[in-house]
Amino acid sequence: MVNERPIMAQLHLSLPFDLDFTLCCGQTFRWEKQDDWWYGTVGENVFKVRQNGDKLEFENASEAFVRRYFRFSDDLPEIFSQINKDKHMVKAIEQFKGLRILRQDPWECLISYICATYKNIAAIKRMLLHLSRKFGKEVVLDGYSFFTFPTPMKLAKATLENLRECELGYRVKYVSQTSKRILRNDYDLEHLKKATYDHAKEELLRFPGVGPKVADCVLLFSLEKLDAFPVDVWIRRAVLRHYSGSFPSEFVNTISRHKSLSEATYRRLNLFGRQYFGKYAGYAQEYLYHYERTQTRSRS
DNA sequence: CAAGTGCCTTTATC
DNA sequence: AGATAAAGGCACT
Repeated sequence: MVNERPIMAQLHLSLPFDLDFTLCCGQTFRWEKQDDWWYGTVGENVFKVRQNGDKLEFENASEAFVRRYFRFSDDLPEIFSQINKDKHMVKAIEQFKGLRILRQDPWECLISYICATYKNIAAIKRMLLHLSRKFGKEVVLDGYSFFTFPTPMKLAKATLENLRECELGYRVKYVSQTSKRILRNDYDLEHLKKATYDHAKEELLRFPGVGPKVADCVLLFSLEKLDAFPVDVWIRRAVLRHYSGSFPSEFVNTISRHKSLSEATYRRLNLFGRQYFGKYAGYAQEYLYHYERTQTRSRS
């Protein structure tokens, strides 16, 4: 790994892909744009990408890695044809066509979404940047410094005080306990890729700080469960605005009345998404999420 | 400009 | 079961 020259290459995109949508849609938190390149650390490596129409240029990563990370084997047109069940989804797809779900590292994804509870995206990014700077390893590309995501060992050994300095707040104990559990049992999150959705979700729910929403995000973004359908405040809003007809009015009233979702309510909305949109419900969720956020923003 | 609200929720407690 | 409160701290209004 000494003085190895970065590999510069490009690949031709035959299916829809939009790099900016994909990296800015809130599924991942540690990509940075410098000049017109996106820089990201994945695993031990930092690499950069930029899109030029139907060309994707990248440096310091193999083509196989890039294809895998951006899930280029996902047949987006086929996925669209499965999830465009109504005019809302048609609009969402029209607007954000090319947004892809990434294949993230399960460990980083787990900790990231434990941190993400009850925070906005900007704050989540800051927390994870702090964590990486403090507990990760520095890697340099083009003179810019980046940091790998901390290992379970690093976070398990960190004091609560050190973690607190990363603006984690009450999440400190969840991150610490989850890291310790992973380390102690030498727990391999990867094996959940082979498990069923239900089994993998059950397993994830046993980690401190992981509820149904966090579990669904980890399943969708890192464990190959494209049928996972995370329900957050935006999805709840989207359901209220566009899909309230699919539920009894008393249920709709209950959702609007309460600020947060009960477990039963979560289950119901989650089930709706998975049944209504089918095996690519996760893609539907991402498009809906992004659509709802931009709709609401431009309205105010 | 202060104070209130909201944030890709989970957990503890009643 | 089902409701409710508490838990950082920052940005936005």
